[in-house]
Amino acid sequence: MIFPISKKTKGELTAIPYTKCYAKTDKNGKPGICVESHLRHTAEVCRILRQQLTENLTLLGDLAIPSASVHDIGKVSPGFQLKYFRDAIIKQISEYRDKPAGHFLTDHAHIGACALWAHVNKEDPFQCPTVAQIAAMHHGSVRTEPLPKDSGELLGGAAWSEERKNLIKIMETEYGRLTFHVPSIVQRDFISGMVTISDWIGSDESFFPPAGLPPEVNINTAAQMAVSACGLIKPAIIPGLSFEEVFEFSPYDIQKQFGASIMNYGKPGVFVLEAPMGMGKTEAALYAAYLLMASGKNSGFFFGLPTRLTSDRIHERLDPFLKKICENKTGARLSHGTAWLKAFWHSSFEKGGEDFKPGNSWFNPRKRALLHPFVVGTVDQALMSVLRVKHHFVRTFGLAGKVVILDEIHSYDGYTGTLIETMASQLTQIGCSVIILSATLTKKRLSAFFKESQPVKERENIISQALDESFNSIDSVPYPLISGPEYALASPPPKGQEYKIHLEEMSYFKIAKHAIDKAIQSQCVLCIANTVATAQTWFDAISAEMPDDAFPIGLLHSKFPGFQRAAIEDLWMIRLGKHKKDEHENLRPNGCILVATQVVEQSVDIDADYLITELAPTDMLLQRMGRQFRHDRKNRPCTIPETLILCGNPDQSDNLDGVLDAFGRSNCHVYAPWVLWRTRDVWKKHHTVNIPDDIRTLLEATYEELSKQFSKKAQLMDDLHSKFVQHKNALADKAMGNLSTATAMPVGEDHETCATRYSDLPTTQVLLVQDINSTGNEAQLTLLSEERVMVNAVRPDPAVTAQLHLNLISIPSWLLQRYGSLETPSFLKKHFFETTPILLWNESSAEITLNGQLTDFQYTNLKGLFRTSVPEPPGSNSAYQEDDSEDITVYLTDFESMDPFDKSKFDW
DNA sequence: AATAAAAAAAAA
Ligand SMILES: [Fe+3]
Ligand SMILES: [Fe+3]
Repeated sequence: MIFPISKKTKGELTAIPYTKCYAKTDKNGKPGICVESHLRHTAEVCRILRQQLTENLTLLGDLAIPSASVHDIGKVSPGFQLKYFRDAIIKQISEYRDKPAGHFLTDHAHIGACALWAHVNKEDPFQCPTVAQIAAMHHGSVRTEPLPKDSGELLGGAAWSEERKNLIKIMETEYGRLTFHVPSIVQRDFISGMVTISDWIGSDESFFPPAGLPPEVNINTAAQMAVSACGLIKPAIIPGLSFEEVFEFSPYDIQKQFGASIMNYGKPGVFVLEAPMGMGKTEAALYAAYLLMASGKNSGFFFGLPTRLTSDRIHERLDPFLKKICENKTGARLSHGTAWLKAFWHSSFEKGGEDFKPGNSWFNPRKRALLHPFVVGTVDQALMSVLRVKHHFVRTFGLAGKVVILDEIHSYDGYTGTLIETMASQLTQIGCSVIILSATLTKKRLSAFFKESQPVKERENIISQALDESFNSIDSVPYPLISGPEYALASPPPKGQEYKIHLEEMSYFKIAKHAIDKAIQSQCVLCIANTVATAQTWFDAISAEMPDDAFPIGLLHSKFPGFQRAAIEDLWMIRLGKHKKDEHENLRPNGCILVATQVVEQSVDIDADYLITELAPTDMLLQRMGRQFRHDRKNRPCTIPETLILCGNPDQSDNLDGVLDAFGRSNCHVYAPWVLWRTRDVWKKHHTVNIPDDIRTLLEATYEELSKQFSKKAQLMDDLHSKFVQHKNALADKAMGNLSTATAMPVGEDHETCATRYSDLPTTQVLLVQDINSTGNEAQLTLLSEERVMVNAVRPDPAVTAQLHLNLISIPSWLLQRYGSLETPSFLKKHFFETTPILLWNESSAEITLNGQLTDFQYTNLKGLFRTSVPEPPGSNSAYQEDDSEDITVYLTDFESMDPFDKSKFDW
């Protein structure tokens, strides 16, 4: 936007003295509190917040108080005053009668920045003082126009400039120098966040009434009460507890070492713990967090996980922990997109279950949740502190000084992974101890967590020095491993488990037969496909071939509505999950088959005997194999876990098409063909594998860059490799471009421009129902679970929203758009932010209607959502005829040849 | 042209 350059009017405008400038309207829209008082309230609140900071943040906190004292200086301006208090202004000075507010600049944040740049003394006149930047951004985002002159007409001329200057000088004498310069953007964001939070609290009329505080109350006391009522006073941690006292069991070596090594390092930093599951990484991290908090080095924690479900689970585990370490029974705050729905799933909440302390409700708005002393949530909540989104710096302030624990780091892709690495290094600048928990990482990814992406060689040296041995070969890097900024520590590995590996190509029919054979031999078989369509085809083939009711079989993937997926997961948790003592042990079936997609790679704690899996990158294969022999169990039907990896042979192909066909076109959309090929080459050499002993070797070998060779295969691989690298770099670049630091000007809402995850196949969520009775603005919906709910275009009903959320499925948008434009029916508008069309399901025919048209989707409770008009996935035509392996599976041929890593696909 | 799973949303 460009401002009109107004001609010089006859004389200078008369300014209203700053003492008569208002900051806020009261409930009736009348002028409320004046600017000067609001500034004092905000500064005093900031002073109280400053007392809550950990020691390493106090210097920055000292700068926030003067910043807060001038944040709304831009309200001393004709534009702002006329916009909100026109009548009162005209009463004071009639010359404003014919001046509309639009004649001036009205954005007080922008005006404030002009004034501060003009009136704050600085060494470098071309550098925008930090306070000015903070004033500019204090409402969440910054305008992109250049700052006009403070004494210019848009801001009311010299007289108004003088008023702002006077108020600035008064505040500066009272609250401290404004001349500081903070070069670190993260540290500036921290101060900004602290100012904005002070502003939010200082603007709360229940603490600071519009009529002003009663004379007997001093501002400092009111601020103290406000901060404490908001629940921002840091809870006292009970010192001196041993690991046993906190968790009621004795620690493994690694659990002792980890916390001790961090305490010994003594400074903020990134600390990585790589260990297999079952070694108690969570407790190791929590105990480290306890030590750091008890010593006062950090205050509070944030525990970040990849999914909402895993966050919920950790959240439940934290209550006993907090009860042990914290005197005043502060519960942990759950923070993710649908955390608020939990209130309607768990009735205990209504009775105040975790709402121990008053003030908890202050944290309800999502942006504030991170300010709570103890937070568990999706990483995404924390990542929004580094993304170019509105109010990102409020989250930065929320995380500052905390122990930030980030779990399951191995599970993120290049986009989110890059964001996490950046955030980790930034957090160390604002007093955080960052704890990274992961299964094995490649040396490259590990090194990336240390000072500006440490060279891999340097990290290797640290590891080898620490272990006092020479580490020339990747084999000898130990696992589990603790890595800190300048140190490394090995820990004795758990006893290894030998796996038998088969790498084969099979038709669907043979796969089904094979699985059935194993199940009949009493084995619990897990089949993991790379795509939903393949999983469904396997499921059909197995159902058709198996003897009636011989053993339980099931299918699990994400194309089920939430309630059904949860039901299937619960059922299989009873069958294959961990059982307490002898309870349920007899529920483990005597042979069974569960067919699934990647949903079981994580967080579903099932234990299989035999695994059949499509070829996937080594990291994923290892995750999938982690589902075998997972629990301690006697009486298994087999002595050793066996894994059958399904994969065609690309080695003889002399062109790209041949290679892609060998891996399966669909698989190449999910995983980069180069990685699949490397994985196959690495795994085909092994008939057995020892886990965890061989993990590092397998992983490093997969991603190792090979020396030049001149065979046809090497050349094809080389092409695929450069595409893989290009794609990886594109993801990283995309992430870097979305950082708040990428441009000086954060703009946009949280979800708009910058996402925490990247997807190149956009999806739309749909609500699946059996019946609708609608009058337009109101409707009665019959859900798949047979429940009936009333929905209404005007009345929100969180309990119903919670129910509806369990009936959603996400579907690629382009598949839905074939049936017309997608819209949320008006009666659902109060329930979903996102566009949410309705799919109408006919139970007896399984058919699905959208926008009144019959679609090619069908749904059943056993198979989930599937398409009927699509040619069945590769190999299915041979599913019911016995083939010799000579007649190899036919892969999709009706697509014209296309490169799955075609540049256009990632030319964002 | 077509692939898993996953997340996201009130201020002063
Ligand atoms: Fe403001
Ligand atoms: Fe304000």
